[in-house]
Amino acid sequence: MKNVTIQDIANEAQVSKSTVSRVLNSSSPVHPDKRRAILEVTQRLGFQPNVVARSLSKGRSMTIGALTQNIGSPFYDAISQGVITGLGDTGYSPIFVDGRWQPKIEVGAIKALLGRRVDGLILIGGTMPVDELNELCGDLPTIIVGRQVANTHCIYTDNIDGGYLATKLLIEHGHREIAFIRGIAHHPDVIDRFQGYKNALHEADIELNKSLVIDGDFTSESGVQAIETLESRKQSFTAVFAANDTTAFGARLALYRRNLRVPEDVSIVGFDDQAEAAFMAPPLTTIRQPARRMGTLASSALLGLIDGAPFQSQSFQGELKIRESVSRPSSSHQ
Amino acid sequence: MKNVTIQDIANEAQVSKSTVSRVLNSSSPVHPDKRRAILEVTQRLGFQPNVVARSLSKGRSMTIGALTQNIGSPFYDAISQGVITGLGDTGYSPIFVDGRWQPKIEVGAIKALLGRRVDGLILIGGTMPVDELNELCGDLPTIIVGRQVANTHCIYTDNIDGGYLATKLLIEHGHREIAFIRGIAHHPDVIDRFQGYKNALHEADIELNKSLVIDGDFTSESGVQAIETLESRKQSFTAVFAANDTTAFGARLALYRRNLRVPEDVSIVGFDDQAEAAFMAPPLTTIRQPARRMGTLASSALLGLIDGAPFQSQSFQGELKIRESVSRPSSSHQ
DNA sequence: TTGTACGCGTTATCAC
DNA sequence: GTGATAACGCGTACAA
Repeated sequence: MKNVTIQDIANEAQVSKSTVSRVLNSSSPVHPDKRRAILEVTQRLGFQPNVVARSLSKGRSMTIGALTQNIGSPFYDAISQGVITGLGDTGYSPIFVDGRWQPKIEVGAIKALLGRRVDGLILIGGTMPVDELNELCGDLPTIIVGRQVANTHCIYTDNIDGGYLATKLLIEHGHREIAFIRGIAHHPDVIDRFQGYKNALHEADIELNKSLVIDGDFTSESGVQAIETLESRKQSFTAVFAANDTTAFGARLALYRRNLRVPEDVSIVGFDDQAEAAFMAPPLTTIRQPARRMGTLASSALLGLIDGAPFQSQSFQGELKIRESVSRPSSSHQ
Repeated sequence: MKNVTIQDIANEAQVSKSTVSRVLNSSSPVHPDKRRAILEVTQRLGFQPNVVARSLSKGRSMTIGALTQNIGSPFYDAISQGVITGLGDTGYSPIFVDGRWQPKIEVGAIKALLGRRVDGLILIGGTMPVDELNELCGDLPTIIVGRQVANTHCIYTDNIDGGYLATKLLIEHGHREIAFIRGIAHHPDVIDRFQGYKNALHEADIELNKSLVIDGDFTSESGVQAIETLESRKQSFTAVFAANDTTAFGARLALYRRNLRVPEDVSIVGFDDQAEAAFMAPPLTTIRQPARRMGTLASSALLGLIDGAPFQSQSFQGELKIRESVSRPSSSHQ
C-alpha cells in the first residue's frame, strides 16, 4: 500500500512524468487523449500529490504557523478557531504551536515554525518585542492578532475605548463606586482597559479610588478573590467592571455566596462576550470583541500579504452588549 | 536574507555537506576540530534545518494531523488544547483541519492531511465509519478521541456510566421527576448517556416518562428551549440532567427567568465539567470528562504508535463532581 | 573519519 | 505538445 507518485502514473499511462505534472497542474496544454488517460490512472491509483515534495520544489510550504499562548482563554481560543476556519479550503493549513506566555518558549516555537518553512505567521497574543521578532522572522509575512504593535500588521480591539464604554455605562446608571478587577497589571490589554476606566471616571468627575482597583489574572478564581478582597477592605461598591468575562463569572459567584443580588445590589460588566456570558444568570452585560472574526480576518489578511497585497492594521471597537447584569444602584451596601 | 543551507555551511567550513549533516544529527563521529568549526558556522549563519527537505528525504514529516469538528464545544476544544500541549517539544507539530461534522468535508480534510504526509492522525470526534476510514488511511497510525470505535485505537469516556452516575445522584437525593435534556438524539454520546439515564431510572423502579426527555443540540439556547418546552407541556419536574454543561447553563438561565431557584426548586446536573461549570451560580454539579488529559494522552499514544509501540484503547470513567446545584426536592412545582 | 553520488517527489527549464 | 534533465535541501549508502 505504498504511496503512488507521478512516476507511477507516468509508467502506467505511458508518458513522462513531466506530462503528468502538466495535467495535474494544468500548467500547459496536453493532448486530450493522454490527458484523459492520465486522469483515469490518477483516479484508479488513488494518487495524492505529495505536498512535501511540492513544497521543496516550489519553495512554498502552503502552511502557515500559528502561535498561541494557550492561556486557555476563551478569547484566544476563539481567535484560533477563526484562523482554522478562515484558512478553510484555501490549500493552506495551519500549524499550531504554543508559547505559554513565556518569551523563551515563544522564541523556540517560532523557530520551529521557521524550520518548517511556513509561508506566513499568525501571532495570537504573545509578548515578544517587535524588533526581536523582525530579527527572528526577517520579512516573513506576519499578522499579529489581539495585540497592538507599531510598524506591524496587526488586528486588535481598542481596549481603551472598551474600558471607557463599560465604565461609562455604569456611571450613566448612577454608579459612583465602581470596582475594577483588572487582570495582570502589566498586561497591555489591562493597561488600556484601566486607562479607559480612568477616562470615564475623570469625565464624570469621580476621583479614582485605588482601593476599588483589584489585581487579578483573568481567571474566575481571581474574580472570586477580588470580591473577597473588597469585602475585607470594607470597601463599599455598587458595581464591578471585570477585566474579562471569565473574571466576571467568578465575581458573580462570590456575590451570590454573599447573598448580593445582581444587578439589584451590585451591577457587573465584563469584557469579551465569550459564549457563556449571554447565559450567565443574569445574562452578563459586556464589551464584545469579535474574536472569531479577528481570527478569520487574520488568515485572509495573511494570505493577502503572502500574495503581495498590502494590509492596513485594523482595530475593532469593542461593542457594548447590554444584557441584564446592570441596573441603577438601590443603595450602596456595606 | 535567503535561507542558509547545509551546503552554505559546508563551503564556509571547508568540508562536505555530508559532514555537516553528520554533526547536525550526530549520526556518526566527526573530527573534533571540524565539528567545532561547523558548529561555529552554524551559529554564525543562524542556520535552521529545512524540515521540508528533511521530511522528503527521510519519509517522515514530523507532523501529525488533527481533525476537529469545530463544534465550538468546550469539550472538543479542550481536547485540541491537550493535543497541542501534549506534542509540546517532541519535534512533532500538529496540523489542524476542520470537518464541521460533515462527512464530505471530513473526507476532504483527511485527504489534505494525507497529502501532507502526516506521520499520524488524531481524530477528535467525527462521524466517519471505521471501514471508510481504513480505506482512506490504510495503516497510518491513528488515534480517535472522544468516540468509541471498535477495532481502532481510541480514547473515550464511558458515557453510559456517566449518564447513570448523574441520574443516580439525583435519584439518591429523592428526585423522581428528572428531566433529561439530551443533545442531538442520534449522536452516539447522547445515546449512551440516555442509556445510563434509563438504567438508573430502571434500577430505582422509576418508569421512563418520555415527556421528560427533550431533544437539544448541545447549545445553551437548546437548554433554555428545553425548559420552556417542559413548562409548555405542563410537565412537572424537580431535577434536570443536561447532556452537557453548556446546555445546563441555558437551563439554569431559563429557571432563573421563571424565578425557580437552583437547587431549592430544581436541581441540575451537567456533563463535561467545562471550565465555567465551577463558577455557575450556584456551582454546577456535573460529570467530569478529563478532556485535556485525553488530548495529551492521544498525542503521546500516537507517538507511541508511530514508534511501533502497542496501544490499548482506553476509556475514562466520568467523575462525579459534586458541587451545589443538587439538593433534595422541596416540593414539585407546576 | 571523510567525501561522492544518489534518492526522496515535484516543479521548472530546456531542447526537440 | 512532449520528454529528458536539473533543481529544491537533506540523509545516507558506498567507497576511499
